[in-house]
Amino acid sequence: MAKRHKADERLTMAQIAQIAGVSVPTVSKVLNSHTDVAPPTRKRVEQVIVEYGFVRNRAGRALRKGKTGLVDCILPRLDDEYFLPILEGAAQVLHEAGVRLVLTSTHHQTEEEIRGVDTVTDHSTDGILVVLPAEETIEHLERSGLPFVLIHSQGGLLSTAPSVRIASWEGGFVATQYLIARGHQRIAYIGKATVAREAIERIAGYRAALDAADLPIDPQLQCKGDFTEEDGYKATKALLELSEPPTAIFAGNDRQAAGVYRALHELGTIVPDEMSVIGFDNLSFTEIMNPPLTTIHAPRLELGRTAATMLLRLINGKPLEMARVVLSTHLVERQSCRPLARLAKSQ
Amino acid sequence: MAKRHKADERLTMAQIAQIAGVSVPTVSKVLNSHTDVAPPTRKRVEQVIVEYGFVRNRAGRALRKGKTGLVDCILPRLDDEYFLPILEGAAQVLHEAGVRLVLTSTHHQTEEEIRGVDTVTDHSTDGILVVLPAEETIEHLERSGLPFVLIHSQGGLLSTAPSVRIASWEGGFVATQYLIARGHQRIAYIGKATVAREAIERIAGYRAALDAADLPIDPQLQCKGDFTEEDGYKATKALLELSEPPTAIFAGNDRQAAGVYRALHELGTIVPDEMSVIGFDNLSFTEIMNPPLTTIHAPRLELGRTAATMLLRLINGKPLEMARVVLSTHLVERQSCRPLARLAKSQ
DNA sequence: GTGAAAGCGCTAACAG
DNA sequence: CTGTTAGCGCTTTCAC
Repeated sequence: MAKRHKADERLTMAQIAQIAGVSVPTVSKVLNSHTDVAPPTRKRVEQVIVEYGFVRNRAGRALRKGKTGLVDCILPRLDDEYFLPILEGAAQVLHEAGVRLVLTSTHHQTEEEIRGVDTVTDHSTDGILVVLPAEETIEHLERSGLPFVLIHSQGGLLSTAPSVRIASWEGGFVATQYLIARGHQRIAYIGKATVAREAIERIAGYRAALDAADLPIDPQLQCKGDFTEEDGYKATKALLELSEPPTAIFAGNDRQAAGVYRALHELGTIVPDEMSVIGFDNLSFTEIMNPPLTTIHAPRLELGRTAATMLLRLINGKPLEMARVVLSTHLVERQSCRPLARLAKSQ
Repeated sequence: MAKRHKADERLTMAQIAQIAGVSVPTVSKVLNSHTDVAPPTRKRVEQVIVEYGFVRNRAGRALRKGKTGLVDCILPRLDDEYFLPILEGAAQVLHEAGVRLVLTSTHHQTEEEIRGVDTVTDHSTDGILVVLPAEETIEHLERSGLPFVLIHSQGGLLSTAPSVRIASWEGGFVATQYLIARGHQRIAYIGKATVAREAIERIAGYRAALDAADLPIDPQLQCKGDFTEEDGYKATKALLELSEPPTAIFAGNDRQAAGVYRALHELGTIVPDEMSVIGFDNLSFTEIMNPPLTTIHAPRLELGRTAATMLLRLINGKPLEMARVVLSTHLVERQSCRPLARLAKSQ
């Protein structure tokens, strides 16, 4: 077992070498599993290393090798469950590759984000993962020359920067189609008026599904929403005051769906008997909602994994098979939707 | 604006110095805002730095200064909302101090955790934050000589290692007391049989409150539970089959409370009219539960902030005012509890 | 198989 | 005020 040492007494390779009676390069070779070390020598060195609990200074290594073994991940915020699996996925892949993850939270401020990018560009890391980057941030990144991968990149249609996104359009389409297949014709959507690319795609998918089914697209049924619980709540209240309210609500995301539930509960409208509700994202709490929410699963773990994998390739100078990856969503059927025929209020 | 450069062409201070027609130390001084640089010189250097978009290599600096400006945070897992605010709090404080946060997830494996600690001990970071460390991990940490702070340390009563915890006992006591004050006498607790220190304290607080009110402590009302939704569900089912079921359930944590709700809903027992329920942690979804859950708020953000603040002091060689900090909890009253008098089933 | 020498990019000490 | 000198801890030739 390693001996105990004083707090600030950190051994260097030179000291290990001296104790083991060898030279510094030999210790280095042992540490890096080079083959050109005689077994007895290796043994002796290893023993000293273990005995003294030596761990090599990463800074020296980084300086020498020009790589830090660190990757930066810039997130808009940490207190949102949404980002967790992305982080987890990235961490998994990076961990397997022996790369460590440096976390930067920008608290939704572009300025902070750019500062983050600049801080990162000091080569304290070998590459960068950015979730929901602003347009400006992307420019900074491209200028930096560091490898990077964008997650949920907003805009940047022109840019050829490597990115991973979710097929929001498809998700919106599938959710709506699912409702249509169950006989719903008046389907509301909450979450209009956001600039985020994902949101725009989502509502486009909704409209396309209606259109494909030859259903009218009623502007009254498209509610504003910034993807918060409150927005879902308000929109639902408004929706139910319509002369001809919807029979189903596509909530845009799960948080809004929670608001929809709350409004519906207050109004005494029963889900799914009197109103079908479908969410988007598949956040963890949707399972324990009452009734459990049918929703579109956004593969966030894979988002993180894929982005990290791409970044690793970039860092190692390998080419990317695809620069702009789009990950598919799928519907998770639970108990918040019901065929229209059975709806109490309808017809 | 910075000119564009080839991807792998990173300027060094030497190059900047040459371009600006000064020596390397001068550039260093400018970068570090030293006062002993003539204004014109400074101006010229700064201009070159901006023009070429130079950012200094952190590894060189780290090597020279013996500090990396990085702090490691080891978490049992990333896919649990519980840990988010802790991380966020730590990130906030660290960010303010210009220190960056390196994330390590151990996936609940002690082995991984120790490996994590060892990896970290390579001085790639200046200090370590460990959430829910195993006993063994603490030993490794103490041996490493690196500054560290424990968050939610399990066990380690003997250890004097710096740590931050939540007053679980107090929380358990307050929750139970709250129920007692509302006339409840048969109060169940879910979450027995865990080794985690926090859990042991929590149930002790529960028992103490009962005891203080001269209420009997019925073993039947103390259910096993590992703090998952499923455990809350099962325990509740069992509880309601008792000849004399409880009138209130202290769910141990919010996740179990969610299970309690589910079981109760299945059985047609209405919260809070027929059963009062109280949680612990104050996770974000408790607000949108139906009815919103009354729970004990565990100050997780402050947990992270406090731990990070302590670690920073340690890193800078300053003494800690307190080595073992305990953060207070408080009750968040919502709508899942009701005075016993009004209970339909009771008496 | 081993070690001496060189140098990664940076900052601190000091001489001028 | 400025530049010279030295060296952080490590890895990489390249002699021996």
